[in-house]
Formats: sequence, C-alpha cells, structure tokens
Amino acid sequence: MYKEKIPKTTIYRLAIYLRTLEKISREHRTFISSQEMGTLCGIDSAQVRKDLSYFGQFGEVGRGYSVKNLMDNLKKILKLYRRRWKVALAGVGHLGTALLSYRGFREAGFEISCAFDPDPKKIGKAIQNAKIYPPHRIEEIVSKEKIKIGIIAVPGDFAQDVAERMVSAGVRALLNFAPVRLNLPSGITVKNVDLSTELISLPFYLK
Amino acid sequence: MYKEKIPKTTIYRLAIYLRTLEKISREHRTFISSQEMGTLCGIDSAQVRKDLSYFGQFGEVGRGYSVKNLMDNLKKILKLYRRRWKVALAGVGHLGTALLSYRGFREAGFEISCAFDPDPKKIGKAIQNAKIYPPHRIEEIVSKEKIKIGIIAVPGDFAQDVAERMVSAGVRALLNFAPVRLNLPSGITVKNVDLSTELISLPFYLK
DNA sequence: GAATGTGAACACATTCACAGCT
DNA sequence: AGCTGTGAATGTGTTCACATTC
Repeated sequence: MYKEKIPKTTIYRLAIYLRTLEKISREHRTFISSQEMGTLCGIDSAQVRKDLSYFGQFGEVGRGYSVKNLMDNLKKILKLYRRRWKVALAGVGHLGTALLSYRGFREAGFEISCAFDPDPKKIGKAIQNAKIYPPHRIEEIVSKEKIKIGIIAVPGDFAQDVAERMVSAGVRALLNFAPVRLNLPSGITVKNVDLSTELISLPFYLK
Repeated sequence: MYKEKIPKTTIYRLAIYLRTLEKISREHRTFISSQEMGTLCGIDSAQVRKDLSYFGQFGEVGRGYSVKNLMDNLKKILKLYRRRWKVALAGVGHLGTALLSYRGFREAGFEISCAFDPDPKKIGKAIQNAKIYPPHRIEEIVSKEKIKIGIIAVPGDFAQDVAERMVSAGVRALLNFAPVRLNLPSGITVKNVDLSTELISLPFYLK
C-alpha cells in the first residue's frame, strides 16, 4: 500500500497527533510546527516529521503544518475521514459498561452499536446506542450489521470463544481487554490492553 | 542495579510469564520449558530465555524451569514477593468503578485502598476496600497511607492537577487512563493506557 | 530566518545458532 | 537427547544533522 514499511508505533502516534490537532483547532490556531506538536505530545520533533513523511509531504517549509489540512490527511490515513465505524462489544460488566459510556470513542468516530452478555437482566436493554443481546446471537447480529471491529471485555475463560465467533461473523480487528492471548487466523488484527500487566510492571521502576 | 540494561518490553513480558506460571501451577505442573512458555504466551522461546537471563540463571539445563522457583524469582524481580502494594485511585466514574472491582489487581498483589471523586453522592461510601474521599484530601490521605502508586481515571482536564497532587504526596508511579500527556518531574514513572488511541489505530490495519 | 523532509548514524530489541551442561 | 544461556547477527525504530525551500 505505502512504499516504505510503516512502524506500528507510528500509527499509534498519528492518533495522538490527531487528538492534539483537534485541541489546537478548537483554539482557532491554523498552523503548527513539528517542534510544537512534539512538545505537546511529548514526542521528539524529528519523530513527528518522520512519522508524517511516511505518508506524504503535508508541511510548508518555513511555516509548519496547516492544522486543518493535516487533520484531514491524518483522518484519511487512519480511515476516519467522513466515516464512522460500528463496533461490537462482548461483555457488559463493569468494564464493558465503562466502554459503552466512554465519550472518547464517539468523538473519534466509533459507535458501539451492539453488545453481548449472558445476563438475562441485561439482555434486551440498551446502553447508549447499543442494544444488548445474548452471546449466541453474536454471529447473526455482527454479520447482519457488517461489523468489522470488536471489543472483548469478557472474563478470560470466555475470550477465545467470543473472539472466534466475532471473527467468523466478519470482524477483522479486535481490542482485547481479557488477560489471555487470543489465537486467531493471521490477517486478524488484535490489540491487547492488559490492565493488570500494566499495573504489575510499575513497582519494578520504583526507588 | 542490574549489570546490563533491561529492555522495558522485558519487564512487561515478565508479568505475562508470571500469569502463565500461576495458571500452570494451578494445574500442578512443576516444570516448564522456554519452548512451552513461549507457545502459551505467544512469544519466541529465545526471547523467553533472554528475558530471564537478564536477571540470573533460573533454568535447569535439559529440564527447563521449576514453576515454583521461577514464580518466586519473577515476583522478587517485579517487587511483588510477599508484599502487597496499596494504590490510590482518582476518579470513580464508570472506568474507576470498573477498576475498583477488577479482580486481576487483587490477584496480582495490588489493593486500591483509597479513591477520590468530587461527587457528594459518592464521598464517604466505600467500594471494595476503598473509601471514597473528596479530591482536596488527596495529599492528606495519600501521604498518611504512604501510597507510592496511583491510578488516574478522571477526565482529561483534571488529570494534570490530580497527578501533581498525588506526586507531591509521595506517589512515584502512575497508571494514566486520561487521554493527555502528564507533565511530571523525571523519576516519576507514568504508564499511559489510552483507550481511544488504541481503538483509533485499528481501522488502519483493515482490508 | 524558520521549518520541512530525509539519508545516515545510532540505539534498542529480537532472533539465530550453537557450545555446553545434565 | 533435551534444553538452557548467550554472543553474534539481524531487524526495527529513533535521532541527528543538514540540504533545501519559502
């Protein structure tokens, strides 16, 4: 797709730049230098320029980057330009509920449009825009709604099963909060967000 | 502290190995090879050996690693051996509540022992073992309880302020869920867990 | 003068491959 | 025979430094 190989870390940083640009834009600024972007994001300015250079030449020499122009370009690169993504959520426990009401997702162009949980008290209800279904309907609903992105927020023991069913229904990318390694066909993108592992590694750095 | 420089990624993986060992141990297995550990964790077996070799020689040639022995050693390295860490939580919204009831933390040896939130309906209550206080008492409680680890689960606008107050009260390491860069003195360890950024980067990999 | 874009140099992390031990 | 521990080789990502453009 692109000439050079793109570091995974670059993609992650593009999302950070986009958020910073949105903030800058609300302050009615029209230009920003790689220098300033770097300071705001806690990233080296050469890294900012290098990241952007993988995808094209968006800057104006001597002036920096047009805020509006760069925002549009980043949205295009990240496949967020004038489109919203529907997302399926598995697990409406504490974490799942937190994710359902998380503003950041909506603002970034994502909408959790359906959720799955075995609890009869939850099934049939709706939180935000998401109607809650029993897990056995994952295949049916996900494929009907043509959902490509899933979030796993179920206990570890159920994660593999739920993930497989989402994938068989057409999901191609997963955000996984369960503390297990998902074993899925290559071609499926999995991002693990492992809350305890992150916390566990903190004491090592103390003192 | 250690002769060689330890990759940050290694520390993160040690926490994964520890979790796998706990599972293995529940199955009453006594030895595990780097090979099998690798398969279970989705990590190359040479990587497993290299990670462990930074800290000593824990294996038995021809046999692999004693599950119990390696668990103890990893706990010592990660500063989790026969001790529990008290943690302060800022923000008892949906996410904060999810974190308070998250089993993984307890099991790993962490205990959220106090929480802070401005909502008068929440102040004075307790969730799990955490009593909820108003934010202006952060300095008082955190220093009295000698807490070294904090979790930030407040909206972005308040994160910097809350983080500074925790740090001034003695906190040395932070797990930050707010989508902002925290500006703190060097020596303070910050791990950012940015939920929307993780989700935002998924569509890039689709198709 | 100010800031981009980018090869080249560097730093960091992973994987190979095998000597050496049990 | 099986598996660790590790130097060497490779791969990946970051930073430098500067020619170039406005």
